[in-house]
Amino acid sequence: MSDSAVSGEVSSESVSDELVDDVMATDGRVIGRRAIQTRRRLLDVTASLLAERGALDLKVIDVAREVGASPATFYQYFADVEDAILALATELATSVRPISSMLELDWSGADGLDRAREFVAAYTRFWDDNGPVLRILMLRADDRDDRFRAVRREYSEPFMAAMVAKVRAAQDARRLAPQLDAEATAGAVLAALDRLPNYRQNFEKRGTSRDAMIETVARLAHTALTGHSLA
Amino acid sequence: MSDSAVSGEVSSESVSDELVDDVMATDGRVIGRRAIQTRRRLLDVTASLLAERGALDLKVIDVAREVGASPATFYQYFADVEDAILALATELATSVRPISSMLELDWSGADGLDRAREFVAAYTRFWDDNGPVLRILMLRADDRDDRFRAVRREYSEPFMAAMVAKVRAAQDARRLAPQLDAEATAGAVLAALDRLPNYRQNFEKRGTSRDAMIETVARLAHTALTGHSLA
DNA sequence: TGTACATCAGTGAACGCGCGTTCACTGATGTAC
DNA sequence: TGTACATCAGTGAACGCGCGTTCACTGATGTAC
Repeated sequence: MSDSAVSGEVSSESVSDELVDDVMATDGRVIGRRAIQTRRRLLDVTASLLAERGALDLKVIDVAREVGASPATFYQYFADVEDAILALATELATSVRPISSMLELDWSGADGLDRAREFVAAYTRFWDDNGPVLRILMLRADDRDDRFRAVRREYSEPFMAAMVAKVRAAQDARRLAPQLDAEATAGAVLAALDRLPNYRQNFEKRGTSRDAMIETVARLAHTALTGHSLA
Repeated sequence: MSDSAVSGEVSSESVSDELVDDVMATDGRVIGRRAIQTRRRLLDVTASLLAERGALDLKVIDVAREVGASPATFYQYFADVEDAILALATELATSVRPISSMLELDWSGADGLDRAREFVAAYTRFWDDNGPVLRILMLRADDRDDRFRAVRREYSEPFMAAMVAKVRAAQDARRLAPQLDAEATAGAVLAALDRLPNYRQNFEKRGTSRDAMIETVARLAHTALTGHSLA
């Protein structure tokens, strides 16, 4: 029984299969319909309490109470609160895929900026919807938690791969300098995308609207990944 | 007695004064030399334990033990662990100043890229030295803790102001499109600077060296803030 | 320079809360015939 | 279609740990004369 099975998810190598039926209890048994619903409600409440109060005081007891279940029920599905958050993060690594797929479109043509804009808007929206879980994912990964690191890698990988490809293509076309490291360039763009939504409220106080932010980041990303001018 | 006085720091409006002597105990008394030393050791140990174990299990008891003091001593200077971390973060807002000052140099000339590189290198080094505290600062601010938000604003403000000025100048010179929001552009550059150091280990595994990362970010920042080509 | 007193700084030991966690159990659902 | 049994799912109540926090106290330092 691998460590990650405790979280009720299959190992990271095969998460892509979306085997919702293979969800397990903490003792390793595969669970049925009713139990899957309970587990889902526990996850949903975990996510909403995370948004309400932050990760600091998120207690098993509160999650259970909110679901209307005994704390013992929680432990049937998760080893602890972190484990539940990890499961939520793993789900996001899957549900973000349609957005990373948007990067498969070519940005080097006339409508490149439009496509960049659509992408940035979609990604910003994803952060709006999932900020609390994403923030914990990033934090725990930064803090060297190997399980969260694996999930973050899985989450970021499609973005990185697609962006690296764009940079290499632009370098081949002599639009981007060879001194740029393709990985680092992609990382910088992703870093801005992952960090900026957290500054949103500050910006809005200063009069920078959400749309202005998206427009700006789209232009910057478009330039960083294709070499087109910012003028 | 304002809230922030508890942390042993003066209020954020006048932190710039560096009034190390005005440090107070939790009961509001101004404290003497010996006590200032004790407080410093408590802060230093807090920072090092933060680096070792992360914020999750940082206990007052451990900090005290490591300093060789009673837990009661800790409470003479800080309301709790968060309060000590806030004090550390406040110190960083001051000690980062020399780096934000580097942004006062003009980047639009021939040596602009060199200056960008020096700046990025210095800032990356600052993250190397203070990552654990900076990460908590960013996290708590993201989590809407008002005290940490105030410190983050104080920390970021000089960077933002200097970068915004660069963007505006480049816009006036028609090197950057007017559609770029100056604040958002500065924010995106700062976001990449603040986030990328956390990806470092991942990059190094993939063969992207520290220097390559600095070179790349410097070029991207230089372009975003001056409009010079990336080719 | 020495003594007496005031204030500063630090502490040991204990209390008690709050939560994590478990276990023996009950109730619900599924299935064989 | 009904009955008996097996397994799944959920629970109440309690234990106990670990830590935060405090208080009455001791020891250290400073100062007045």
